[in-house]
Amino acid sequence: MTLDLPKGRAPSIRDVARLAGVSHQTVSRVLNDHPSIRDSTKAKVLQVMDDLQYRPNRAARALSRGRSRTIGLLSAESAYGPASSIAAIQDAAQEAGYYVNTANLTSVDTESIEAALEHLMYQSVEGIVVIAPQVRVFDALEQLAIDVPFVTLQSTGRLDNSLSVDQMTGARRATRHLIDLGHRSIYHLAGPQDWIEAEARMRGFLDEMWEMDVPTMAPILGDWTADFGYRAGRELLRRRDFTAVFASNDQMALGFMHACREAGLELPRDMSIVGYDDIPEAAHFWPPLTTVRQDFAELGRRCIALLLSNLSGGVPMDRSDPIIPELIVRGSTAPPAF
Amino acid sequence: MTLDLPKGRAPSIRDVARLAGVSHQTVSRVLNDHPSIRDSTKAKVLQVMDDLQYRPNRAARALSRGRSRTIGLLSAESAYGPASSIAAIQDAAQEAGYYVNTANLTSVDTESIEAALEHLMYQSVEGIVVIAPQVRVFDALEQLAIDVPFVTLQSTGRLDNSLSVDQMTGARRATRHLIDLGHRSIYHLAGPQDWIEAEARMRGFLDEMWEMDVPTMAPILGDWTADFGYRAGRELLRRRDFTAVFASNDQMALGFMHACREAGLELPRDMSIVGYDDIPEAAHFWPPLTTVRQDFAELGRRCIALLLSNLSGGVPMDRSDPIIPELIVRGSTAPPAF
DNA sequence: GCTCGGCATGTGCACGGTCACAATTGTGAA
DNA sequence: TTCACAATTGTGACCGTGCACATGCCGAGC
Repeated sequence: MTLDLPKGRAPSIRDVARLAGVSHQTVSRVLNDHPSIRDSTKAKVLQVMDDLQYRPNRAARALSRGRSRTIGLLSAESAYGPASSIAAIQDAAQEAGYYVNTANLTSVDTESIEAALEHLMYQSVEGIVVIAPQVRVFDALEQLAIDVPFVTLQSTGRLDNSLSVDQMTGARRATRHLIDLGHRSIYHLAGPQDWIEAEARMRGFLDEMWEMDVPTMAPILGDWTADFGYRAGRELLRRRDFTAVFASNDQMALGFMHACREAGLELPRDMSIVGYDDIPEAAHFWPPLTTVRQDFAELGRRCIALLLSNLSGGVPMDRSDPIIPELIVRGSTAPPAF
Repeated sequence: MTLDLPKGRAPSIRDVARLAGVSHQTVSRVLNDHPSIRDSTKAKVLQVMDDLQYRPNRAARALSRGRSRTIGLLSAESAYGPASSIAAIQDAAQEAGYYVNTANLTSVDTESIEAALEHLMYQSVEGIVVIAPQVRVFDALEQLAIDVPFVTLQSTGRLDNSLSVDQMTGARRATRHLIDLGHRSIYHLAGPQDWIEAEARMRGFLDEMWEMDVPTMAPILGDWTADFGYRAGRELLRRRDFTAVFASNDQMALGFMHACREAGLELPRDMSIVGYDDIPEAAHFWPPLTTVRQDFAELGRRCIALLLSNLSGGVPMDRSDPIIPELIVRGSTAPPAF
């Protein structure tokens, strides 16, 4: 059988239909797994599709269905968090049949956020996942009068919803670990406060300190980078009135360790340090970093699950058990040396 | 003037046209900056667009133009390279009016690569940027009989084209640095050999060693991860027949440093280490890592520029001056102690 | 006055799918 | 045989935009 090749352009549903001797609608039904199609017909159509190397045209689909099946990912290119969380989000979305379009923030000011959101909206994304200073993103969304469901990596749909990852508990465990070792003067290197998870970790730290009746020092507000951890360390270490630090992510912890060694401290004898995230490198810091591990894959999956449940309309997801982060004790913590 | 609101759905160019008292085609011309439109008409249309919060429908555009304006990014979620290179690619694409769709590889086997490519092709991407084992990706592309222009992060369109970043020179500089310090037994922790840049770095290492007449030891083929660097270190350090290591990325260097300290070596006295990439954390390793810095932003821009020039058909890009990576000397290298 | 050409705008259709609905075929019971 | 009804397939319109082409307008040159 000679095939009537469609000239230059990619084969369409009608080309397939013609060659298979059916209507274009039947081909469409095969594509969408419509139940009532005779097996023989289906097989014939599939055969032709294969012969023609047919691929459905996404734009046409999106146009006629009125749905783009695309999710926007708004991400601050800061050194924040391990890339694996982003990967997990993409994988989860892909598995659910969605595509992910990413917009990066060159800086985290409001203007840049608005530009990135605009870019996403122009792609008709159905929902947005935010890995960025959430509070400002909320503002920008309102500013732009955009109404798209969105979720942030660690929190649920709307600001006041409960967190699906228990950042507070993670932070409390880290803090408790230091207190149990005997530390009584502990600094907290926090993340930027318009990141919801940074704020949650800080609250966890403060709550635990309060409950354990340990006097609290004001947290240092950082920017997630190792550089900041280093600079903060140099500053803090002028007065050695503390014996431990809980950093809100591993990068800041690394920078802080750097400052410690430059100041001649021996770790962990002279200073205990706990990080957060357990990035793959953390186990190879010197000393290996005690930190709080999050299941980023699970995180990404739930993040997408939540967004999709928002998308599909009603049913608020059963946000079952929150993910409880796990404390990984390594070599960077020890009892204080007196 | 009362506006006839379009009922439920988003406003289309016809809605805009009706309210502005022009034809839909005129609106389309405004959208596409057509030269011959009276200023007053244009202003009127823009006004209505603003009132209606009109946004062009991407799917319809893609359909009618036959172009998706989307680039696929195929990325191995390995710990490879700094996230900033990905960000740079996305920024550059965005600036050029393209959208970026990312597909992650869950593993780097051929099957997974094919699945990811399929996913990208279903989005009708016009081109693909590859940050993954390029050789296998080539295979998969052929296997799938897909013909889309693509570029890899560090190399140009087709396998035998010249590299736009001179990985060889970067590697040679790193190697030369160690030789100049007096090292004569140097190991190389290479990246997976189906990554073009890993192979180029290895070649740079071998060439420099050869030219400087230093006896060469067989490179160790790694997987970019810190864990691998650590394991390789434990293995290598059983026989202490070398005084320096050049790792093909910073993560492996970090892992190797970890192994060194566990073996009781003092750095850099007993062992010199050079990395590659200069990730933001490298300056805070202990000791701070001597490494090779690449301009990732420039890299991303060129990468996209090259892809776009491939897309627009003929003109092969003038691949002007290749980016020459820069050696950043920090504390992890020193003359060998005899 | 008339033709010509360039600017500004309008008309109708194509793009490749999906949807609503109609038409046809097949099946079993009356 | 005939009819009701389900299963299967076909028909035509429609989604929102851009393209090719047609049209109307206006001033220049004869």
